Amino acid sequence: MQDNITKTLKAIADPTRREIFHALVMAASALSITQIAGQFEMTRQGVTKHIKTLEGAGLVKINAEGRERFCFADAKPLEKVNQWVKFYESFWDSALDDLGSYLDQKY
Amino acid sequence: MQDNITKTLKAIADPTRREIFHALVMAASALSITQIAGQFEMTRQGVTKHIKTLEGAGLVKINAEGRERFCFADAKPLEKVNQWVKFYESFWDSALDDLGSYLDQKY
DNA sequence: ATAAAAAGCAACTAAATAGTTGCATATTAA
DNA sequence: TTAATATGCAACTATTTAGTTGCTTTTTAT
Repeated sequence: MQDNITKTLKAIADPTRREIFHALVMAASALSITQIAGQFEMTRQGVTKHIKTLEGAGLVKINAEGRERFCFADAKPLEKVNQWVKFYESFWDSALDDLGSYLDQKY
Repeated sequence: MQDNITKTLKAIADPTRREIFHALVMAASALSITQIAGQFEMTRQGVTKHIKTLEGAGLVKINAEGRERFCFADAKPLEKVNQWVKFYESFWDSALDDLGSYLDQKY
């Protein structure tokens, strides 16, 4: 696909993938594909695709054990997202103020 | 589209839109569509589409003035993204440790 | 009054994405 | 050893997305 943060953002931009990720973070132990898929209404293959996307973004690690593949969440890639967002933190409440003062000054 | 945070994440998942947003945040004043488009290699209409997506996510506000439309960045929707990411902050360095201890215990 | 500039709208293409179905393979259990 | 379970792979469809071209409308400048 593309650079890391883009991959990460695309991965978490999908609600189903955020749910899968959340389930894995919260799980007491690693979950197999089938266990994860059981929590969703879509087919196992559909879930597998989402897991692959998450894995591609580094948000999920997989450990094969016999015929099963156990999935872990790895939140580390979110650190980059956090950094990206943090950069704009100081602008969170200023934009509309800017518009306000801009309009004040103009009219 | 969908719920707010999904819209926001989808908006910032595109590198071009992140660039546009960044340019607007950094700009000393509001920028017209043409001014923004001038900074990119794609057509003005292409840029317009991205701006509309950003606007739909609330990340850009537009103020019409004569034949021009001046664009502002509004970082506020990023607050929700920040909250979402922050929730997983405590897991940032634990995932691979978990895998490690899991493997230790297993083999 | 005419021309240039800023922008919108609509139709189109190409590529990516979400999801499906069907089948094959490997592992485990009876 | 036969059957069930867990998964992967491939092909396919439908939708969304990124981007284009061409044309129209509105506003400003000459």
